[in-house]
Amino acid sequence: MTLLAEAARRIPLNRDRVLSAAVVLADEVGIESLSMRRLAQELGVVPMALYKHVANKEELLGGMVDTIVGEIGPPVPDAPWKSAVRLRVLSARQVLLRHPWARPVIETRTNVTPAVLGYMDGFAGMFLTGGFSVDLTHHVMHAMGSRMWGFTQEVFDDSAGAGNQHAQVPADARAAMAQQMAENFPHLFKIAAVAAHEDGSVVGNGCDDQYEFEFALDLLLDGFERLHQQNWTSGGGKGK
Amino acid sequence: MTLLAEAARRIPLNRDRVLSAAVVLADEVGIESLSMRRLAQELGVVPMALYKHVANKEELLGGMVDTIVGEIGPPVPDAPWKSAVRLRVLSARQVLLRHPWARPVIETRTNVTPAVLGYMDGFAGMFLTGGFSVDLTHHVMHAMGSRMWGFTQEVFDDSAGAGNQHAQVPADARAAMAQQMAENFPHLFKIAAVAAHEDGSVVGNGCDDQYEFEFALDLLLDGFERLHQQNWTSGGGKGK
DNA sequence: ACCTGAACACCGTTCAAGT
DNA sequence: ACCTGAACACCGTTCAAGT
Repeated sequence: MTLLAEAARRIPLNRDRVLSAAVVLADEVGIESLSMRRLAQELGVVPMALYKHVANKEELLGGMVDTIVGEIGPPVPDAPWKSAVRLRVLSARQVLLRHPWARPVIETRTNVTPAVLGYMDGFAGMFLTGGFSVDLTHHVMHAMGSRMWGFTQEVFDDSAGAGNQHAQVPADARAAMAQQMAENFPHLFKIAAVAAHEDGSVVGNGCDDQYEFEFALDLLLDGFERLHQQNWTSGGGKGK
Repeated sequence: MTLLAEAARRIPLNRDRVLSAAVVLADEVGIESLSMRRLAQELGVVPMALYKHVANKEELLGGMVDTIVGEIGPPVPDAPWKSAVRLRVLSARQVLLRHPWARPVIETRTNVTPAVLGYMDGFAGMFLTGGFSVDLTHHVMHAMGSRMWGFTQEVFDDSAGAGNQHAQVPADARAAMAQQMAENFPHLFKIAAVAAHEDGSVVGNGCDDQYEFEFALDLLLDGFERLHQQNWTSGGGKGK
């Protein structure tokens, strides 16, 4: 690591090198461990050197998002709006899955960069060229929300949750937990039980994230399609 | 403030007092300024005293979420599932609007507490008692995502965005910005223009957050209803 | 003019010394 | 046994002193 840092030291720092190093570091150690100081160390540079290429940490995070937005492929041309949107969302999802830190960062971003605006503009463009009214496109963009980036706000968070502990927890304790669950949260228990059964395994959460994502995505897209065909307008309920 | 802290000093600290003080503090100064040290100071107590009632900051945040989950009213009894869900979401939304810090905290929470599980269980219960299959309820819960808590993941983030700056930016600079926007992000520009027109004002972002939220919510609920009436099942695409 | 070490004003949390 | 001051190992960022 010090050798690599030493070698990297020779070629001069620039914004791109800072940003891609930050992306790699966040991929490796997680966003909570990404600090200016640690990033500088990884680049074989004094912390203050970073501030020549990035105003502060906020701007660093914004630049990191820009970097991975660049990884999302361009929209497929000449496709009907529905499949165009679907493909673009799913390709964004692939990128976001490669960079798990991006979800919380995008969610908390406050200054939208041109690259992000460009992605959103292209997104709106797919609906507009698909014949959607500007009005409907507006609301549809809001309804997409974070799903535009290929992620859902998971409230269960199966990844870090009970699933991982299962391996270590002894069987009898697990049974006790299950009974507690059944007593206190009967509805969730039912759902979990059926999901686990469908999954064919006893351990694990029984949720196929990709399936859940596409379920919700298609539900929305079908809804959009229906409104579009009905020439829906926002009517008088809105504004003053 | 010191007087108040002095007075509060007498009555002994307990978990509830710590948690509600944290909620009030986060409401006032924002979540990014909520530190263990500052919270202790506000309570007229040495920082280490907090650790008697809360294991660490993570647990503090979890407890804060529990506190405001308690502010969400109980589900209305004997209502059809659709309006029951709708009302509960909108009442959760009112609570979350009072505590803006809660959104990012809920989003990044990793250990789900019993109170949160209880809320989710009640939520699932509305669909199940409404006649939904366990299978459909499962996927519907995922599709709800953070909308269960009454918030959407906004990607625009109008609140802190360009809207607030408008007041200070001179008219000619604003016109230049608008032209830049029209050139670089034509689709977004169209949407913003129509929204501003509907809003009846030139400044402002022209987005009625409540309208946007309900638009997406109703789109989902209508989709759920349709699937339910069709006796939808997840079929063979899922699991192995 | 550029670079950078030391310093500032914070964090969350541990731990040993006090009562 | 309980409480707490000092300390530890960090932060992001400012700023003045060095080249």
